[in-house]
Amino acid sequence: MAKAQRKKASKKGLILIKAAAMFREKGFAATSMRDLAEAVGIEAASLYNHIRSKNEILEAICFDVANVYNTTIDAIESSQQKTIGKIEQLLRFHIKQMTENYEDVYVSDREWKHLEEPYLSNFQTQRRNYRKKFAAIIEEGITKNEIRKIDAPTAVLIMLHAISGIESWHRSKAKISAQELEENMVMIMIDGLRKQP
Amino acid sequence: MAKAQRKKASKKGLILIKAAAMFREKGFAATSMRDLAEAVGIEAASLYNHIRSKNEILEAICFDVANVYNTTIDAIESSQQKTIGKIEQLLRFHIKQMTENYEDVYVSDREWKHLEEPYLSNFQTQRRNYRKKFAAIIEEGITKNEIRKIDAPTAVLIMLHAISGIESWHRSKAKISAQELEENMVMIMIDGLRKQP
DNA sequence: CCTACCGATCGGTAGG
DNA sequence: CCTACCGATCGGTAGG
Repeated sequence: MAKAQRKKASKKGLILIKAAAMFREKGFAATSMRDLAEAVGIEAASLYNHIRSKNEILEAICFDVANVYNTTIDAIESSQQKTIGKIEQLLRFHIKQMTENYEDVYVSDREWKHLEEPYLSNFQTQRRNYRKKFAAIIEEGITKNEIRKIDAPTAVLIMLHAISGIESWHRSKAKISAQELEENMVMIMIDGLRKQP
Repeated sequence: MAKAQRKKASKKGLILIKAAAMFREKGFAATSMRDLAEAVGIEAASLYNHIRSKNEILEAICFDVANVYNTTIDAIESSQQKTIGKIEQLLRFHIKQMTENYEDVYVSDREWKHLEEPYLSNFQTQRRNYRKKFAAIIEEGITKNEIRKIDAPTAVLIMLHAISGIESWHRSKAKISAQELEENMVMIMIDGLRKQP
């Protein structure tokens, strides 16, 4: 059973799905519990039979995404392949997440500031660690002479944010397919814009 | 006189500067007029002697940035140089904006959703047109055989979002200088990660 | 899961 | 630029 289906199976799951869609569209702070309740089809007070607070919803969304990220990078990190292959795999993973798990990833990426302590610190630490692991893979590639001598943390920022740009593709009724999008992105990031002579 | 100084000269300018900083930090919806008033050093009610509404502040920030973008791309578009040079110039312009005019650019990029009509539609149109002009430059480069055969709109999204990633560099007490950052970004975007044999 | 309701806070105005 | 205040809306609870 796919994740979205598993979620929909319970009322709490439905609340999380609707919340992610609304947080993405209007932002966490601008989404009211009454808006959310209406989308779910119950009264605002009834939401609290399924969730403890508005912030708990955001926590569920953000940490779900963080867990998938961490699991994936650990698997790729320890896999036996060339560094450039690891990076390509990581890029393709992020692109897939963005096209298939759009609402959750977007919210986790843009609305995590509204988390409260201790969740805020926890999330920021996980984020920082993820980027460090990613940068370490790039450093490995530079050492092995597969990758240009660049500043690895900068390269990580570029790649992660470049992929988050798919947001606009997602909204714009795609003139190209998800597959074409993925191939274009990987090519641009790995080989650059300039045509080799 | 630099722009920030010109702004600070008037009370309204000071309000705009403080507002941009707070909208960036907490988001537009989560920033209250009382928070803002405190940062400016007056009572909340007194803000309204300088501005008409909370939304007017956001409009000022977003359209200021949009105007700078439009002026710049028109100048670059009509300049006499190779296409790859135009793109590099555009990249460097965006990177400079992000390092020198951080708060305004960030807010314009992430909080414009909270604009109200007719400003919302106006802003979205300007944004779309900007991207079209950028994509046209890339198409020109493909035709002239300077740039790889890629989907131009996708390349635009990648580049603009990659640059917005500087946000994290900005926050992280930069281990590398602004100049190094710029050179790294331009190199990665133009020539890619992979080292040529 | 609903009705009824709480205290807090919001953007903004009146009047000086 | 301030004091005083408005109606609306917020997240959340009590009690059934």
